[in-house]
Amino acid sequence: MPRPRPVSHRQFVAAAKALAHPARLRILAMLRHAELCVCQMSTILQLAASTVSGHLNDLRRSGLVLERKQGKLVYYALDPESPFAAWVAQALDLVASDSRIRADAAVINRVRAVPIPLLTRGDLTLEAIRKRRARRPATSPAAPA
Amino acid sequence: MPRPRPVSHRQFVAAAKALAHPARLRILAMLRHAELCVCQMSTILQLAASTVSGHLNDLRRSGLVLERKQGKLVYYALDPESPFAAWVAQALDLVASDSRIRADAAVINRVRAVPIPLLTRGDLTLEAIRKRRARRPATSPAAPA
DNA sequence: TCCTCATCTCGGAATCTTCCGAAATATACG
DNA sequence: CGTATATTTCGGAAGATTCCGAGATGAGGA
Repeated sequence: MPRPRPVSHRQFVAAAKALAHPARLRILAMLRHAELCVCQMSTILQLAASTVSGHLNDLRRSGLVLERKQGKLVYYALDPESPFAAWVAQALDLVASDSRIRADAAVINRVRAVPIPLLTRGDLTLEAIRKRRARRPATSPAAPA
Repeated sequence: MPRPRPVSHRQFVAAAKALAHPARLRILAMLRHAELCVCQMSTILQLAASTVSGHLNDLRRSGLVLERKQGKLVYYALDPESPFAAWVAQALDLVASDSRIRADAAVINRVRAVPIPLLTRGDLTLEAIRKRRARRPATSPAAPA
């Protein structure tokens, strides 16, 4: 177990601010399960892509996540080298049983199975999902045949 | 070592917000060394008592500190039973080597040696201290004879 | 090249935070 | 009881945060 590097109290305050918002906390909790791109998180959080992008910028600037560009997509992941990695992990353990956090985790694999173009077409707003479910009792949101 | 209790993500965000401010972080770091009253922290932080009282209210409502009234004074201490206690301790370890945090720790015992009435009379602003030091080369700020 | 699409940046509105001083509260002490 | 003092609460000003949509950017694909 690597001893955590010391940080300035300014750096620390920035990191704590990053954790101190429901959307950013949910993002970090999701990234524990899988690397995700902006549009996937935007779908799960039900927030505009520009909003999610802003949150991810905060998380990156405070040293909590890393980005990896792949074609048009930008994938984000927890930074295991961050001086805050162990502290963030402990935080995520504390909230792991929260219902919202668990619900997000349960949805991640389903969303990852959806082709990206479908995610950004408003097909996955809550209303759209409910409508489809009313018509087709199929469980999987992927593979629209 | 007691297993930390799970908390809701709302409770957690409140606790993270509490850590996410320089003054509140410094307060928590000071309380690791000693129980302190509002006017002592107000002196060290160089902030109005009403401001410090507000920060302490935040810390108390998010479950990080306890208060103990003793006469006119209200002493605050870290809550060792808080579900966040271990997480906060880890945070304070991360910033323990920060210069501001160390400077605060170095001043605590001196301030505790000063009688309370002297603290709230503006005798301990930075300028007042420098003036006294120029006149009297004595090291102790207490016992004004 | 031209178009599409995922992401980012910018501008602005609504809300929240932070700080102080003044007034209110609470506890001692004469 | 009246005064003194430590703390809290209130009001308001200054600044920060959060969110979205419109437009800019950049990587592919037709």
